[in-house]
Amino acid sequence: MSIRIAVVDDQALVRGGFAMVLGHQDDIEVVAEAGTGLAAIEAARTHRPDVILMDIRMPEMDGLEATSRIVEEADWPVRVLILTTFDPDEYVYKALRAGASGFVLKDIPPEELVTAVRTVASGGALLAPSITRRLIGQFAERLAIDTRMSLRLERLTNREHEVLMAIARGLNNTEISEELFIGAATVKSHVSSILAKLGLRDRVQAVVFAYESGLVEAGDQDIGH
Amino acid sequence: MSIRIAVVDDQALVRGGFAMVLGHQDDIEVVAEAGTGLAAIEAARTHRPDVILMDIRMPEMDGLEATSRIVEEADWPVRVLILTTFDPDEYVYKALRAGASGFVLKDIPPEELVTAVRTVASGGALLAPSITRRLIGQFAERLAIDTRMSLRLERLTNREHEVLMAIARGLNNTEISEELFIGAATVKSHVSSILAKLGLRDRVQAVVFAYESGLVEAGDQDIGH
DNA sequence: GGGATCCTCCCCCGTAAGGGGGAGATTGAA
DNA sequence: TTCAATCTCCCCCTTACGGGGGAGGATCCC
Repeated sequence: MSIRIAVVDDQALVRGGFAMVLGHQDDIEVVAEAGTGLAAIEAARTHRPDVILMDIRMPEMDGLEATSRIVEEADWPVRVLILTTFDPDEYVYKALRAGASGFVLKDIPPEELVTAVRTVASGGALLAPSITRRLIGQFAERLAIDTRMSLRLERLTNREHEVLMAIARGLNNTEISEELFIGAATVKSHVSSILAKLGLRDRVQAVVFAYESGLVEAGDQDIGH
Repeated sequence: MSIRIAVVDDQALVRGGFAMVLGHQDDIEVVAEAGTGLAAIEAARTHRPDVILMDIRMPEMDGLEATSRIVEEADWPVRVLILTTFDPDEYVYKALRAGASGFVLKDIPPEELVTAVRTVASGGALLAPSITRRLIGQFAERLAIDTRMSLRLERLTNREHEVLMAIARGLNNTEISEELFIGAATVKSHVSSILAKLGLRDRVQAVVFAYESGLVEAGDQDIGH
């Protein structure tokens, strides 16, 4: 069972080169080639490849848009590996969001391209090292903020912590008092204590703090009506 | 100028294997080996390697803790490549936060290990495909949420949008009026309009909405004092 | 026993917040 | 031109909020 692959690039030479390299592998079969985004979509529909090697800059719909559409309408597990010439700060996020499984630069040696294809075909994902570095950097920074803030949270007592969580859900003092089975006056004094300890002015800033500190995360709750 | 590397693993056989593979490369020189986290720190101080191959599970301080300390105290550009046996959901985040430049599974073929070392040595980063997949997945999901909720936001006018953003930063009406160069009364009517359109009770819930809808994201702002 | 901390609740008071309702100016589309 | 939307600002009114300050009971520790 070989890997069925489509190569999409507007430059015939480049496209041919990639197809050549990949076609020579025993476990890889190039089933389609395309020179535009639209042609890529059409080819994907017709040949249902396992992996699509996709260039970004192309006439008639770029690779990102094409990726997005293909992934969306595909009813089989298609993986898209984005191939690009430059280190593409801006494109990365769009590509990941479009549903790409990988993002590699065109200057990689042929054998690495082959392993990259095998990797995404088997369900993995793969990014160029420099991109991975940025992604990790952002991630690490976020995690660092999470703990930096939690130091300040240690000053809060258990009860205050509960009240803060309730505030962060948008409840007013009355609702909090009902939820915690305590008097409204008690909630007020807890709130005051929280604001004093955290150096905040009002409950609005408390909500901001709760989110920024990672105490609550977007997606945890439902504000929808 | 060859890459100076340290190999850290508590199993002497494994350690020796990696050292052997890497040492045979012309551009790689194994300058130290260690069997514990503490020994790794000591070895890093003494030999100042460019890259450290680090196991996680070890006696006398695990690899994550050791990584964290080494990266923190190092005054030279040291890169740590984490090597682990299993697919390590929980470890990844700790490792990235500890400052690791890569995270690969021990079952990779030798030649890939070599390229991995070269990659991190040259400032790149590298993750096992399955891990990359998760990272991308999380990222894409976040980006998707951003646009999902923006439908409701379309009901808001530009000015209301600005006011909402200001509210989400914890500002009160007076501060918002100063920031937007309009009267406090105007801000009040904007706020009322926002609350009515979004079906919210007060500005506290507006902040919650702003975060939950992805209008603002944790990390965008500074609540620190 | 005496502190210390925490949770509970009380009173007073000033103010920011939000609802209701209205109004003038500008802009752009019908 | 007329109409709708937007942005601006005003008044009145009620309420929730937060500060200041205090106090009783529980628990834990020295």
